[in-house]
Amino acid sequence: MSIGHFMNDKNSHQISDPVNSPANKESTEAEFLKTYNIHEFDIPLTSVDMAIFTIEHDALKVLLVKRAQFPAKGQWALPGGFINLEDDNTLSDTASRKLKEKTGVDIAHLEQVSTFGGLNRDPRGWSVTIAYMALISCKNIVLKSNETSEDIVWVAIENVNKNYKLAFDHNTILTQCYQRLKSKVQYTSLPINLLPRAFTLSELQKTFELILGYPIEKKSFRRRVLGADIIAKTGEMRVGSNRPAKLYYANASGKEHLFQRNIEGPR
Amino acid sequence: MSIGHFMNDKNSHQISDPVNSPANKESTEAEFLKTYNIHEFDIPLTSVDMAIFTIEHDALKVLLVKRAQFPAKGQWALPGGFINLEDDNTLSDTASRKLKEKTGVDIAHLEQVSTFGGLNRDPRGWSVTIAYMALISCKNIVLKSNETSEDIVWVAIENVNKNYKLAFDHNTILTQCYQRLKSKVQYTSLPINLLPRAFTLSELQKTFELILGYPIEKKSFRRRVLGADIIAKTGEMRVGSNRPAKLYYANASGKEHLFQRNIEGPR
DNA sequence: TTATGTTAGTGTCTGTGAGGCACTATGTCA
DNA sequence: TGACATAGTGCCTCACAGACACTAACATAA
Repeated sequence: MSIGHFMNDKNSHQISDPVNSPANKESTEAEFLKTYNIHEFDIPLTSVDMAIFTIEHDALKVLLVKRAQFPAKGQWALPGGFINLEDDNTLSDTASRKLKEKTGVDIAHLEQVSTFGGLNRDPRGWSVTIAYMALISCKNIVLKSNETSEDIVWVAIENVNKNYKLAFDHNTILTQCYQRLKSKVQYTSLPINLLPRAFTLSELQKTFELILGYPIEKKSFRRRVLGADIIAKTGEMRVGSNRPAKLYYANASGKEHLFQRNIEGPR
Repeated sequence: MSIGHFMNDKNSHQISDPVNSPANKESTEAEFLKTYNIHEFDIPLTSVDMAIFTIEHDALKVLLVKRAQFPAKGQWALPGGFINLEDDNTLSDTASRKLKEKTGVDIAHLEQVSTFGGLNRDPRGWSVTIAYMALISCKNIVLKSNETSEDIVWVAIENVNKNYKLAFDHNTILTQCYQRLKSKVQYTSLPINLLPRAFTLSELQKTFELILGYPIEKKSFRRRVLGADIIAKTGEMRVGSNRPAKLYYANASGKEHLFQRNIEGPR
């Protein structure tokens, strides 16, 4: 951790001795770049992992895959993979590509949560993974296994720890994504993205309650949502064995509206 | 972006043909790891950059360095650098090492903000940078140039765009860090970390106002801060040319207390 | 046809903490 | 000793949260 140490050849990505270095002729950026070779340096392995959430059968679920390849072959993990340096222009390209590969979904709420890096999180060595969280409706979704995953399933969030031991530090990653989701329920309209296009207010409230972990007062919830100009009536009704309910859809601002105050919960 | 494409040798980090591959004997993870060589793969260059904020002379300032080496030699940028795979155990180790190198500070509020990655953000090719934000008191700080920076200065946030053209995508990074700070002022006690250990309530309010960009009502502010069990009296007073003010210090929870409601601003 | 149950949706109360503003308190300095 | 400046308080309104009893509209069973 000394200041001198960080200038060794393998880490500085710079010429440490401007006089004796064979590359001391580099006086322009173009020349510097000509002799620069990334493969000469010790850099971490960098990947993208994601927690894809949905609501199914009145439960918050996350997508898990069973790894078909080394390392951690046969273990359950969050879907993810490496950046394709040719096809991906940004990190979110990588994330949405992964999402599409597993679920076929290409429009969804996709949010970068946090980046994890360290020496011991992957047996291949120092590695970095950028964690994303996706919220999708599971309606009409077909999960796709491929070369990298021999199995793929929706798992209720409270069953993950009980029945699935996740590879690498994916439990930590999932926990942080879940935390982000839980904290955002309190002050945004984000969970709307977990539902299909048309939904009733009761369904929306149920979704909020599932994530929050406690019941919300119906009147407060409706006042809050209806007063925010984030949803509009489709004009249709959901008919069941009771009084039919108005159907709504989220308008543009509804995808992530910020409320001025938090949901406070029961007194 | 096709599914097939991502399995090419250089990006999958896996053996694409389990039959004909020279490594098809890999039946255990240990064997897989023995033949795994990170330098064979196309992976992005990965670094850490940071926006170090402080309050000086009634202004919010950020630390900028003038780059002494290629690429972007001679240009202003956020301090940052590469992960030292030997000495850094996690990403935040890298961040705190950088903070210490430049400012000598080793305890501060340090927070990961966002990760930026793409093909075009660095002339060396596909690169990823993990952006951190640090909040420190500039009291008794000595800025240190070194091999990588020929100059290092505090710049008032509103002067950055006016007088400094930042290298790479550092303007975007700085903007996001600043946004994060601005949004956190509304519902946390975070700005407390920008002040020295002892401060008056007026100084704290001034700090909040500088970041928010508008004045806060004195009574509201004091009620909010005093009601939250986040600060305590030192017992000393700040004497000036007026009525002396009580000095306070932040207790543990004061470093990042979450308020239930946002500061709302003038009506 | 009517009673009952269930879910949809409303009226209206209290409570909390925000903003506003006039007030008092306590120091320095001319 | 009085003007001033900044510290700190008392008390008002307002917005929006929670609570809860109420009404509305359907299916179904008696």
